[in-house]
Amino acid sequence: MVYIALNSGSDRSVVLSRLDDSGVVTEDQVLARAELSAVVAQLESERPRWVWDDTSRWYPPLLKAEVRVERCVDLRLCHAILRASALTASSELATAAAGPWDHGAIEPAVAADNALFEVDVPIQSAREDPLDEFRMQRRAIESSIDPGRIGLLLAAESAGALVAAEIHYAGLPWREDLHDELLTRHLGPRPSNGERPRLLAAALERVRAALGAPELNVDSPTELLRAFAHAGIAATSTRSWELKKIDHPAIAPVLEYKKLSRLLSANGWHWLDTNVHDGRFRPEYVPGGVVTGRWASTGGGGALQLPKQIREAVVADPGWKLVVADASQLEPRILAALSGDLAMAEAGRSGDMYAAIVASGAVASRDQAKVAMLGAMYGATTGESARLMPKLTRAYPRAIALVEAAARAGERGEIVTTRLGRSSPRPGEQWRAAQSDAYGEGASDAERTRARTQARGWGRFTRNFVVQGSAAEWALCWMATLRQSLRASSGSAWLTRVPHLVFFMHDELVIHCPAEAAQDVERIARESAATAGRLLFGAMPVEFPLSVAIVDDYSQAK
DNA sequence: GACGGCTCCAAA
DNA sequence: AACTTTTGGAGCCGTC
Repeated sequence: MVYIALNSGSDRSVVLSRLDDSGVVTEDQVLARAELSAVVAQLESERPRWVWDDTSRWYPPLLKAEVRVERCVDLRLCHAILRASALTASSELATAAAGPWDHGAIEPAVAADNALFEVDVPIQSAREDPLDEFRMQRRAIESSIDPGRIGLLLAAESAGALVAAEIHYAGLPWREDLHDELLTRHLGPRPSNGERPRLLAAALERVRAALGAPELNVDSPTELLRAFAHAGIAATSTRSWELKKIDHPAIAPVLEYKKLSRLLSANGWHWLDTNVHDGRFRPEYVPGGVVTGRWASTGGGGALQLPKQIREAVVADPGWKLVVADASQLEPRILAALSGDLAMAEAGRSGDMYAAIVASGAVASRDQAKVAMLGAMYGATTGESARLMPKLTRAYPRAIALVEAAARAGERGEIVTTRLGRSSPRPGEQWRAAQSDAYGEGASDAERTRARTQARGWGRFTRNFVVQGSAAEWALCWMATLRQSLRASSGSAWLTRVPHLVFFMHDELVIHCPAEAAQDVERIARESAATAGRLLFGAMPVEFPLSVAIVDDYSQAK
């Protein structure tokens, strides 16, 4: 493997260092900043792994210069994993005191787009000594209990960072005119003066009339509850799902107002102005932004909460298609594979796992199967979900034992670890103090109860961590494989002229591609899902079927 | 006027 | 229909 590290030199230079497998420098080269993209493009033919402190600092300027890289080591992301992983717990990297690569020193992902206008690459390194850090990471991996697993995780995490930057660069095709039409249809025409749109104002007046409260501010939960009480409506909260249970003529207008108000404030004209430019919405993903390893999103776009309601504005360019691929029932399949529960794996070989669980006789209906599985993975304590747990435990003892063990570990304050080696954080100091206080002599019943509640809460977190985190690893492997496969099949044309990823949402990917390539892309997506399953679980007989839709607009997919 | 906590809702 | 997990953002409201 060829490694080439990039580091910001003094002033306006970049130091490029060739490294061997253990991080020993075999050759140094100092470049002017302006030369970097051309040199990277040329060296890319050697298929190196580019080693840099932070993909979100280095890669956007390269993409702007139309230079892609195949693979990298994102030292910041890898550090976070290695620091916490049970697989590298005894390494120097994990046992050293917190340094500049740990939390405190993390600066926000650079506002690369703004920086781009002035500079081609980062002027200052985020941290000292990327080469020292790289060597320390190599030692941690080599001395790991399972170098293959952790190595795969680090490669997938780094590939994910490349994907996130490429999606941001390419953007999701977005028809501003259709979005405006949709808003006008639901809310009325865009007001020019910051007034409430006409249909929203009308909904507000219907609420006020129905409750006999002409001055009511419906956006204030306190005021709304008071108005409900006046009108003889027994509501304890203003949540939509609570209100839906109440039969009263004022409820429908309230729900209507809330729906419209949400559309306006979350994805209205202001969102459109801020987040869509030149026909593209550019999601700002934060790889590794969630403790479990899922991505987070930031910047106001809300990429990972994109409502179904507005997806009709996501339209492929003329002559192009969107290939929408969704890993159906991902988390229960992950649980089956993780636990090696052969009975559950058998159900997981079916296209509809919940139906297969019913067919096996474990529960009576598909709804029950779904709610019971969710309960197992989240740690349900009440309701139908909790009542179904004994049935599920009888049918799938090994799978349930895995999540129960994860929950018990969390309750004891221990860490749990995903399939590829991402470990959960330890509970905070307050949690530990509450636990030990509860066992002390003078502990009150209230303290003991509180400690127990907190312990169960942390147990639900660790229970879910192993499943959600392993599912996130599957998604990373899927995405990385898909990206490589698309690259391999589409020659040397630039990213946005060939099939490319434009959106990701936990277990769903959207690829924008010329219409004639759509069938090939679908095949590649399915093959990549199968590859991801093998990467994580080897020969374990669980399948990860995709539902794939080839569509002109996103709302047509499911 | 800034800030933090709270409520509510969007996604998986 | 939710319960039970992880998130980000808008708006409200009390405090400084």
